[in-house]
This record gives sequence, structure tokens and C-alpha cells, in this order.
Amino acid sequence: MSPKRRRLQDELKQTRPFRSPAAEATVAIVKTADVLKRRLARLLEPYGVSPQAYNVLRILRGANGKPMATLEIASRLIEQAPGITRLLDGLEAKELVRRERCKDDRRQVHCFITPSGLEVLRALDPALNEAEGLWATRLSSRELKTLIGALEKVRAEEP
Amino acid sequence: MSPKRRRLQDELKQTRPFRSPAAEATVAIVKTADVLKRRLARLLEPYGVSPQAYNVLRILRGANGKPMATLEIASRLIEQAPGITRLLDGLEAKELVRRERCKDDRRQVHCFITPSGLEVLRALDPALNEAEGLWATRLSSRELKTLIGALEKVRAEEP
DNA sequence: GGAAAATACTTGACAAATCAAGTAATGATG
DNA sequence: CATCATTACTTGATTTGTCAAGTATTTTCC
Repeated sequence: MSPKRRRLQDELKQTRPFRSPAAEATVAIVKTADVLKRRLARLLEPYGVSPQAYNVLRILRGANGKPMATLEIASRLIEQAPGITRLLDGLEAKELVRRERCKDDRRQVHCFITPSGLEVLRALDPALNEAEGLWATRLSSRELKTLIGALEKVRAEEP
Repeated sequence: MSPKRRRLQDELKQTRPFRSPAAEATVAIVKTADVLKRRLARLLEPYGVSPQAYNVLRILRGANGKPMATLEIASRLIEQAPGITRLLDGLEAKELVRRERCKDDRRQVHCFITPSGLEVLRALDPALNEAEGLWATRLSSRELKTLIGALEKVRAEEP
């Protein structure tokens, strides 16, 4: 079917090689992220949860029952505020998330994951871990460390 | 000035660390791709070109005047066919791209970049190279090589 | 050579992301 | 203590991206 381990240059059928390793890395990062997102979306599809919605649920589970304001969730995602509101609307409609206006500061809205939300996450966990482990075994732990460190440097702001 | 090299855990304000390096890497890849895309979008904004449209122009420039079929472009992007058609519609409307139905196989549509399209790319090249070089200098060439190789392994299909 | 399958898009309907502006509540200032 | 600025969202309009079908060719196989 499809050959594995093609070089990115081959994958993109580029006639000329990349002008610089940095250019190649840029394309590689964006393309890999897309592949990962698609894999995740495929896993989530049966549950009617989008990757972003899944991330929100994960964040709320990580809060361990503590209330979390809407914009606090946004800041942990790569998502702008307007998107979060509607994402939470959807999750609340499915009763995976509960929201209530905060007593102390009535501008804020506190969000919680519901038991159903936790259940969905629990049902997904094994498949997610498996998918992740699949490619992780192809990398040495040194490679993984370098990868994570290098990406950190790419994201770092201009000095 | 303190270095802005926050760990991803801090950036995401996660209470607990990632369960595995693979999990951390996954988030790092997706998040980094997003940062890169946003940086690119900011550079392109004055020219009214989206990141995807920019990639199409780059691909067509790479073809060096040779005609390129619509789906051939799609295969080099991470984009589905329907998106490409409309992307090209937009680029053709701006006269950055020219299309004509192929004589030999009238199902195909051949695409070319126009002189205006090349001009836009040329105008953008310096800023792009600079932005890229900015973070590239923070990585040793060994790190870059490992990064590219590791991402290839992540993208590889299941065996 | 003519039906059936495959290819190369194209179109339309719909979900998701972004931007601009608006509202309610709170904090800061004079 | 009243006004101005800020914060924390929300809503609406626009754009972008995706999926499902549809159309025009071309190729394949009797």
C-alpha cells in the first residue's frame, strides 16, 4: 500500500531539495502536527468529539474538580477565546461539561467536567495511549528528549 | 533578561507533568506547528495571502514553469482536493495563478504561477528567511538533524 | 467497440476558526 | 462615589476547511 519512512522531500515530490535544514524542519513540524491531529480525529470520531473538545476535557480532568474559568482553559489551549465559548457550548449541550457563573466575580464562568465527560475520557485513554506508544517506540529516549527540547527552542520568542 | 525557554508544562500551566515523554512530544509538536503557522500568517497578512495559498505559490514556483495538475498540488500539501480548487480559485482571481484545461487529458487542469505571483513570493522571501533563521540559530545542526529525523519517524505509518 | 470502473476535479452543504464589536461586571482614579 | 478603563466573556459576520455527491473524461476489460 504505502511505503513507510519516505524522506519528506520525496513525500512532497519536490524537485529540488530544501534550501536549508531550517526550511525542511519547518515543513516537517507542520506536516507532522497535521498527521497527529488527523490520527487523533479518527480516534475521536466515534465519540463525536473534536480534537479541540478532547483537549478541553483533558484540561478539565487535570483540574481535578477545581473550577476553571473559560479564559483559563483558553490559555492552555492554542485557541482564541471566541472559539472556546462555542466549544464549551457544544460540550455543555452533550453534558460532558457543566458551567456556572462565578459568585465572587460574576464576569467569570466556572467550568467543570461531568461524570459523563470523565467516562468518555476513560473510554478513550487506552486507544490514545496505544496510538502514542506506537510511534514512541520508534524513537530512542535520547531522540525524544532532543525532539522536545528542539521544539521548545523553535517556539521560544524572539530575544 | 531571563531566557524565555519555558518548559511546555509551565506554558500549559499543567498541574501534573505529562504521563510520558511521548505525550509531551505530541503536545509540543502540535503547539509548535501552530506557533509557526501563526508567525507565517502574520508575515503574509499584508499581502492578503493565507499560509496555504502561500504554499501553493511556493509549489508552483518550484515547478519552474512546468504545468502542474490540481491534484498534484494537493498531494504536496496537507490539504484535501476540495480545498485546493477553491484556493486556486482565489489565487486565480488575484491573478497570481493561471489555469488551463489540459489538452491531452481534458480531466486535468494545469496550473502555473504568474509573474505577479512570482513577484509576491520574491517580496516575501527575505522576511521568511529571516524569521526562519531566527530560531534556526538556536539549534545546533545536530539538533536540527535529529529533529527532522524524529519527526519523520513520528509520521511513519504503522508497520 | 461499448459497458463498467477509475480518475480528476467541481459543487454544495455544513462544521470549525478568526475577527470585530458588544455587554456586563470589576477595579482604579480623581 | 462617580467615571473611566479593564477584564471576561459573548455574539455576529466572514473565512476557511471538510465531507458527500456530482460531472466530465479516460481507461479497462470483455
